[in-house]
Order: sequence, then C-alpha cells, then structure tokens
Amino acid sequence: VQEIIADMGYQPSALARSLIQQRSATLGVVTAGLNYIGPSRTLNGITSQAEELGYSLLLKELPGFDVGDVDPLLNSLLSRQVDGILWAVPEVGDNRRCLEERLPDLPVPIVFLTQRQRPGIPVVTVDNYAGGIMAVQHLLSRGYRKVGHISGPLEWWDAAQRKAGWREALSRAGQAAPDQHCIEGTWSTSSGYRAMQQLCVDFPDIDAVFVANDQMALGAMYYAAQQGLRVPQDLAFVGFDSIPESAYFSPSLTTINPHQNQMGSEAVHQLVRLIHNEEPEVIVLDPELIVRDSSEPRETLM
Amino acid sequence: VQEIIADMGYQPSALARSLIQQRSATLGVVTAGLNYIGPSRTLNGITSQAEELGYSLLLKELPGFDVGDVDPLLNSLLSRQVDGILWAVPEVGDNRRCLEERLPDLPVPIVFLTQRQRPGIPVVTVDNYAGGIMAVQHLLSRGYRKVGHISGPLEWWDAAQRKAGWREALSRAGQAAPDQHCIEGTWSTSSGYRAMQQLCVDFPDIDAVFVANDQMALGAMYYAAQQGLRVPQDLAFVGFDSIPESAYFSPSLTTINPHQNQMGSEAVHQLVRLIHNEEPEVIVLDPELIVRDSSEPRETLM
DNA sequence: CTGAAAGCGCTTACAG
DNA sequence: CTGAAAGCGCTTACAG
Repeated sequence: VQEIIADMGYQPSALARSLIQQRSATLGVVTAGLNYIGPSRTLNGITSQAEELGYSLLLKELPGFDVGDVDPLLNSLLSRQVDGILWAVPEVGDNRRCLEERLPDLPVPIVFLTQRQRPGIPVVTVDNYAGGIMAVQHLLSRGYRKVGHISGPLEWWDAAQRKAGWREALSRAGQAAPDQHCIEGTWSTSSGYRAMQQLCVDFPDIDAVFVANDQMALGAMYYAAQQGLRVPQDLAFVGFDSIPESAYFSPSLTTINPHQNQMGSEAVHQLVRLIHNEEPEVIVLDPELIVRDSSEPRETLM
Repeated sequence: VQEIIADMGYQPSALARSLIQQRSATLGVVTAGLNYIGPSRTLNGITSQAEELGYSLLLKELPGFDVGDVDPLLNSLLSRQVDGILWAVPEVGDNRRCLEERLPDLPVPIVFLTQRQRPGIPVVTVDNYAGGIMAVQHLLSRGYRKVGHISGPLEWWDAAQRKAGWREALSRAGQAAPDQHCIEGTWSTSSGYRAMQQLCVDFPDIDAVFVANDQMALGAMYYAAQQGLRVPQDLAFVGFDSIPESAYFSPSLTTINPHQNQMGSEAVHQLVRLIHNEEPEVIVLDPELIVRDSSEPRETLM
C-alpha cells in the first residue's frame, strides 16, 4: 500500500498540517528598498539561512519606506500561520512607530534588523556608529586633518548613525564637526557627485572625505577627477558597504564592510531561537575596515 | 455582534480558506544567485508586481545553480497550495533538465524567466542575443574595427547568447570572430581585470571590447588604465546590465539595459493570466543601448 | 499495537 | 433570507 502511495506521487498538504499543528515552518519577511545594496544583501543572508534551517519564507516588500497601516500586512502573514516575523525594513523617519502598538499582542516572535536598539525588543544590527568612527579615525591616523562627510539621507537611522560616528571621531581628536562640513546625499552615485561639488565650495581646504556608501564615493571621486584633484594626494576617501566593485575604482576604495549578509542569517537564527522559547541575545555585528589605495598614508605621498 | 468581532482583532485564517478554496493567492518563486545583479533585480520586479496584484510570495533560493532533485522543492511549494510558480533561476548547464519530467503533471501553471525559449513552455525573457549584436554593431558604427569580447561563464545561457551576438555582428560585418578574441570571465570585477590582461596578449591589436557585464567592464577598464591605455582613444568599451554606477566609471560606460526588473513584473502578469486560464503570450523584452563616453566615435578622437 | 473518530477554522451547498 | 451540516486534508487522542 505504501508503495502505491509513493508511486502516485502523493504529497501531504502542508496547509492542513499547519492548520492542525498551529505552526507552519514558515517565516514572514517584511522588507523594503530591495534595489538598495544593504536590504538586498540582508535578504540574501535570510534566504540562505532559512533554507538551511528548513524554513520557508513568505516575502512582503513594502512599496516605500512609509509603512502606513501595518495591520493588513501583519494580518496577511499571521493568517498564514507564520511561526515568526523578520522586520528587515530600514528605519526611516519614525516608520517603526506604527508597529509599536501591535507589538505587545503579536502572537508570534518578531526580530528587527538594522534598527535602533530598544529595551525588550530583539534586534540584530550592525554598529553603524562604530563604523563611522572607524572610518574617520583611519583617515586621521593616516595624516589627514580636514575630514568632511557625505552622508546618506539623514532620515535613515543608519545614515544618521554614520554621521554621528564621523562627528564623534573628530570630537575625540579635538576637532569641530560643523554642519557645513557634511553634505547630505541620497545614496545614489549621482548624489555623491553633487555632494562633492558642494563640499568643495563649503569646505575649501578639505583633504579627506568619509562617504556613507561606496556608490556615492564613486560619484564623489568622479567629481574629484574631473576637477583635476588627485586621489589620495589631494583628497582621500573612505566609503561604506564594501561592494565588490569598490576594489576596482580608480583608485581602489578604502571602505567599511558592514556584513549585512551575516546580519540576515543571524536574524534567522535569533528568530528560530525565539520560536523555540529560548532567550533572545542582543546581536550587534562589528563592521570591518578594508584599507585600499584611496586612503594611503599622507606622509608617503609627500 | 460584528462590531465586537472587529474590536477583538479577529482575522480569518487564510490557511483554512486556502484549504477549502483550493487556492491561496500565493505564488511560489524559485530563485538562485541573488547576489548577482540580474536575479536580484528580477526578484525586485516580481515582489512589487505581486504586491500590486494582491499575491503573496513564497520564496525559495537554491543554494547553487545545480538544481539537483527538484521534487522536495516543488512539493514544498505545492503542498502549500501555491497558485502558480515562477522559475527565476538562471539557466546554467542543463540545470533545467531535471524539471522537464515534472512539468507535464504539474497541477499549477509555471512561468520561466531568462531562459531558452522552448515550444509550449511559457517564458518571459530578455533578448541577450540581440543585446550582443547591438553592442558590437554600435562599436563598429563608431569606427572600431578589432572588437574583442569578455564573456560571462559560458555555462550560463545568457553569457552564451551574448557571445553568440558578438560573433553574429562581426560575421554580418564580414569579420571573423576567432575564439582567442574572446576570454571567459566569471561575472566578477576581478575576472574582468584578468580577462583584459589575457586579451591584450591574445589579441594585441584590439581596439574595442564588448564586455558581458558592467562589473567585468570595470575591472577591464581598470587594467587598461594601469597599462596606460586611454579609453576610448586606445580601447573602447561597451558593457551590459546598466548598473547605476556605470554612469560614473572613468570614463562613463556605454552599456546595454536588459530591463530585468520589468522582466520580473511581466512574469508575474503572465503567471496570473495563466492562473485565470488565459492564453500565454510569448514575452521577449528588447534590451536598450545606453551610449556614454567609453565608446565615443573614433573619428572625433583622432 | 491498530483503527475509527474528533477537530484545526474556514466555505459552500442545502434544508428550513 | 437565515442557520445548521458537511467537508477541505490532515493530526492527535482515544477506544478496541
């Protein structure tokens, strides 16, 4: 009898099983901005880790970063009996506020990625603030003294943190970090180009720039090249994200690797722990400095 | 009574409903290589379009491109009552073979993305072959005469098609396209660098290169710059993919936009049509040439 | 140890 | 038009 069943290609309905068992071996993933490198890499880490642990993924992408009414979204996931939720939406403005009231009576665990730490809420995050400090301290240690900043959109928590890191590192070195030494970009290469143009006006004796992502750094270096500035002799650069291309920029770009991929997989682990009623751990990943030609020591260049 | 129900935050179980209705408003998506730009963009198009049409997505990422045994994968999707399946796995080697036998008795429609057209199988694809021809004809029309090629891994159908386009365009112009004028890369920037190095040895009087993606083009141009070759005076370039950064390469890169995003959304449309028992359409998207500085007309440079 | 019954939370067709 | 019953395909607890 069993053989015949197998031969017929019979497969049990996971749906009926989930209905009975009140669990589905499925995780809900809420994401936004998959066209950006960060969220896309994070999703990458999530998918491979979930696959490995035997969980299916129900994927929801928000149309933008304003979450609006989360109820339909959450209900759609919950009504499909997900065992837990990964909130992989960049924190922009106060787009997490709307979740706050649903949080207490959520029937399944939820893990937040890339977000502000808050008491009692499981978060897996990368330390953008430390990354900013790291980038600027590197430039200072290489002998640069006038370090400007091109930030991401400051509504983004990540961008604000990287900028705060820039300011903190300068302050520790006894330097001021006035607002006109920081220009806000949009993450795009073209915005980096425009920001660099502005920065040259607002901060004429600038000798180094910490740029909040590699793509803007590319645009900024493009502008520098157009102006006949030599990198790093006249202007040094440190980026952020460590996209593979940055090793082949002209010159190759010093950058910070935030390990977003790993953040995704850690978040899946964390969520599965919570599903099994284990204690949450606070997971803060350390970014890593990758030194290349765009920030060569100043002395050797003289 | 209704009010109380609403106040209690009651939500119907989509699971039970699916079980009854034999449909779930959920599409299964099988993908692989999300760290590559193409598959990632395609997924992007899929998510936004699915959201728009009111479908949820069940996402599966293969660990590699060798599909292996598809049965567990398909069963996992089918047992969750997906209404249809999107096969967004790049065609590498004969990794679609294993699907062939399951195809006839699949209880739900399936749409293939980025794949070889085959009779009777609904496919949404971008014309890589036409893109290759377009790239090389552009270089020829700009006065370049010795056009080499850096291909992607030739196991990939897309890479093989782009190379075939290169060969065809040369042949139409009455030129030979010997194999030593084409070096195979891996899609990565570093492989583009190495391929360019090799190409300079194997094809010393080369004056232009069609590179199968923008990232390898970046590596190739990096090598050219290191060798003191001027782009495009000594060596012109055309890339493929149109990543946003390519507008800011030094010099800005002429490239082909394959509209992978749109491919994803078209595929969702197609699948939904099939679910509603409408006739499949053959959808082949035309790539678009984007002209920039790396392929300026040769005459104006002399 | 095996087998029939009850129930997960819905929808649909049918009786009153 | 309203309301109780049957059933989607499973699993689990219980009787034999």
